Amino acid sequence: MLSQSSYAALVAHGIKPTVQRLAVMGYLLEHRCHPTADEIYTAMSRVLPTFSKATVYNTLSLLEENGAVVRILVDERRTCYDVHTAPHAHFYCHQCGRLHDVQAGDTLSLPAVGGLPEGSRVESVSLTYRGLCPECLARQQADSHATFANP
Amino acid sequence: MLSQSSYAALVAHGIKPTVQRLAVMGYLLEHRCHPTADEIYTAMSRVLPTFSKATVYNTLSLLEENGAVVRILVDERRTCYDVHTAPHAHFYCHQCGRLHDVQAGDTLSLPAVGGLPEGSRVESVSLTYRGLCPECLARQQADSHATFANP
DNA sequence: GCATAGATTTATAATAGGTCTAAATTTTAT
DNA sequence: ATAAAATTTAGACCTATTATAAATCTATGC
Repeated sequence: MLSQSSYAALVAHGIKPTVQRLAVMGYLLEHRCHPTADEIYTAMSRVLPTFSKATVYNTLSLLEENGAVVRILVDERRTCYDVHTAPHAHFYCHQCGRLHDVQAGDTLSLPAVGGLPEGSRVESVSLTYRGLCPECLARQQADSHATFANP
Repeated sequence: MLSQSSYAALVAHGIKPTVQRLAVMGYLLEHRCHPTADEIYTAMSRVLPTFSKATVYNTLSLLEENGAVVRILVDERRTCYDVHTAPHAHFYCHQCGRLHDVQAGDTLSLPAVGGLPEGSRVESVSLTYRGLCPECLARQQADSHATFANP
């Protein structure tokens, strides 16, 4: 059933389905919390130890070129991937590094604001919020109290 | 006069001005087209060959932590820096890699749209457009014509 | 069914951007 | 002038990603 939808996703984007591509797509469909190439590679290695890192990168590039996946450059430490390709924003916690989806209303479908280079072709828009997530914010406040208490 | 404003910029952000920091800040003030750490390092090496890569990275981190500079993660190949810290958007051409400033109107000062994690603290917002700049768009169209003419 | 060409995957080497460390130098305070 | 603290330096190191070339798989014509 899952492999079925991986299959559908690949075919829908004109990508020839191979075992490896189905596995990568399947992983992305099951793990929608923006995995990295390395997370995918590690997970796949457990299942089929002959999977190669190069294949993961090749496949992710292929998926991205064909619009089956979106690349997210938010965290300087990581490049993340998302099968959720409809326009949406992200909230990035620079403490724990987690990346949350955010509904962006129509902000992202706004016709490009003035100031874009004259005659350019806009292909995508990304909107990212950065800050501290509730958990890290709470932890930080707790820590600063503790520091006051035990200097 | 330029070193004067580098000086002012550092002091304004509570950063102790050293020769190296003044040089990095000076470079950023003169080159507002989003240089990378490596570009800064190369340029500085020419002037003072004992400048170290580590110093460039240390200095850029320091400047960023103190809000004197903004880090831009748009191009998977590069991390760029910008002294233009007031909220503004960017247009990134994925062909030539150039990064243009874009006036974003009040989009960026919008109170965060619904859907942000409850109780989180937003510290910054970034809005990026991707696509082809006028030059690359024209070149691409010219190329495809050429291909048609001489297969 | 088999040979062959083309596509895909694999393993590994190479590259590049960035970080870490420890020593050297400079600055600051006394 | 001296000692402590901060900063810079050089270079080793790390990690993510890309490149390369061989091996394997797939599809197709015979």
